[in-house]
Amino acid sequence: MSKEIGITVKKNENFSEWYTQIVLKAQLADYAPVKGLIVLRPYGYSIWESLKSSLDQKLKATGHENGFLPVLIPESLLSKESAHFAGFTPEVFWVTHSGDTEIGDRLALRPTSEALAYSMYSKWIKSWRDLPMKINFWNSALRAEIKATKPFLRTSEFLWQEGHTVHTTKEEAEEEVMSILDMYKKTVEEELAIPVITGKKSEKEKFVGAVYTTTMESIMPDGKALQMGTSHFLGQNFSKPFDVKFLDKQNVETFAWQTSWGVSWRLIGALIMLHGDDKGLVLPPRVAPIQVVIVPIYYSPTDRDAVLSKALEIKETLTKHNLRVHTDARDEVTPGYKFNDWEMKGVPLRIEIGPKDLAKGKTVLVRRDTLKKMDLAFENTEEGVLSMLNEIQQGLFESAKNLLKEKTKNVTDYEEFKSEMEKGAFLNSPWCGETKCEEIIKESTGADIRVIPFDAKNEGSTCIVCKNPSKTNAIFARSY
RNA sequence: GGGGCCGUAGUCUAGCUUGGUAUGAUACUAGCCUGGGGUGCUAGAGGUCGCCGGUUCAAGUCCGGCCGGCCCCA
Repeated sequence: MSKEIGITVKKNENFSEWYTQIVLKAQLADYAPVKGLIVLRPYGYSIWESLKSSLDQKLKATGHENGFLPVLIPESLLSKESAHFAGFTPEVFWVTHSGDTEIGDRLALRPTSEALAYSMYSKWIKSWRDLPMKINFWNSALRAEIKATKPFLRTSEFLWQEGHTVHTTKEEAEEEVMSILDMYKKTVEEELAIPVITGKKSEKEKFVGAVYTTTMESIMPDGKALQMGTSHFLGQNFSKPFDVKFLDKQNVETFAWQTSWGVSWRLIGALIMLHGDDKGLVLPPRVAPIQVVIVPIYYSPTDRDAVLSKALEIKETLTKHNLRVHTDARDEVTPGYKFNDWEMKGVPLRIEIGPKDLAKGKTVLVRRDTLKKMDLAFENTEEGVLSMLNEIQQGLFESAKNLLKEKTKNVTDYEEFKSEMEKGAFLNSPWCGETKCEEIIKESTGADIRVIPFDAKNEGSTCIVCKNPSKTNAIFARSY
């Protein structure tokens, strides 16, 4: 009778609906009054905070500093780099009035901050001694989504970080691009338990204005690709229009070499899709707002006191290990209700403790990923919980890796390519390097080049489309 | 980009064809009962029927526009 409380559709029957229900019912986010905008609720924001803190530490450890940029950018400034402007303008929100007065140079709500950041950088940078400049900005960006909005995956405003660095040499800038991508990969794989394929974007898919874009891509259970983060080598494409230059050691005025990079709350979307199941969210312990929930079970007031005091004792023990533990002492709902509730919210471990357990000197430990129960003696609580959390983190990563392996296929025949693409997959196929062939594939299958892996082979075969000699293999897929 | 569907209490929903200010469940509050997987009883409180306009004596219901949401296909 309480079927409506939980997730009412199965993940493999209606994936899209399943996803929407999890976002709303696990209280990660809710819809704002404006189309395409969402409100992040505390439970969802807490996941973002975990991710943010992990990445922020790594950035600071590698010499990056945080700053803050305003949200409004004058059109005259945004349009200075023409390809960049042309690429973003269809989805820019414009502020045209202040009060009743029309603004002559209308203001863009930042779709990304290259233009603004670099106009500032040109003021701050005079000498080679000012470099490298490595500033990161935790903020939000706005890009109007007309249709097909989806919480976390496609929203008109999203939380992200955007890093903008300036270097004296091309080599140093390119090193930065790679080191950031590695940092992203490490964070996503270790914290979110999501394996990614790293490589370059094709010319067609690269960031508008960049020399090249590196990316990490992952596959979702429905076979569609999700871009998890990008790191761009901008060369001198922005330093020239925005006048970011310095006097080098030989007293020669030189345009700087730049990079920009970002990851967004899209990662939360990936997390939901990859690890969740028919009962709801499944969170990797590293980013779970609550890692262990204790559900006390009791019949009488006497039992209640005894059970609760033991529950608090366990909580204190675990908190000492910096674990995030919650005791669910609500009297108004039954234990069964609590079990389902916390499973929907994806808490990795549950400890059940009742009078029977007290008598036997143990608790019941239930893991969210497998739903398996085991007895855990009081004296083994700490090591049992710690090792189980570790096991869950590893287990989730392993099963996500298996999914990626399962859905990645080597295909050299175009007919096979088309039929495999219908099923949803990462297709590793030879490509001649021409945009025209990408366009043909996009037209006939809806897929594009997600990534040209760094370790891509070129087996001397022929392009999947035009049959001309291939330049490299690339990963093709449909995407979010 | 194309096509369907939907909006009534916190949530889910009946009523709409054949106009007369609204049904039930759940959640909520109080008191009981119960408690190892969403299970009970009694009472109470909870509503601009998405918004704006039109038709009408009368609109949740009919008509138009707008806003918002979902799903499917590319």
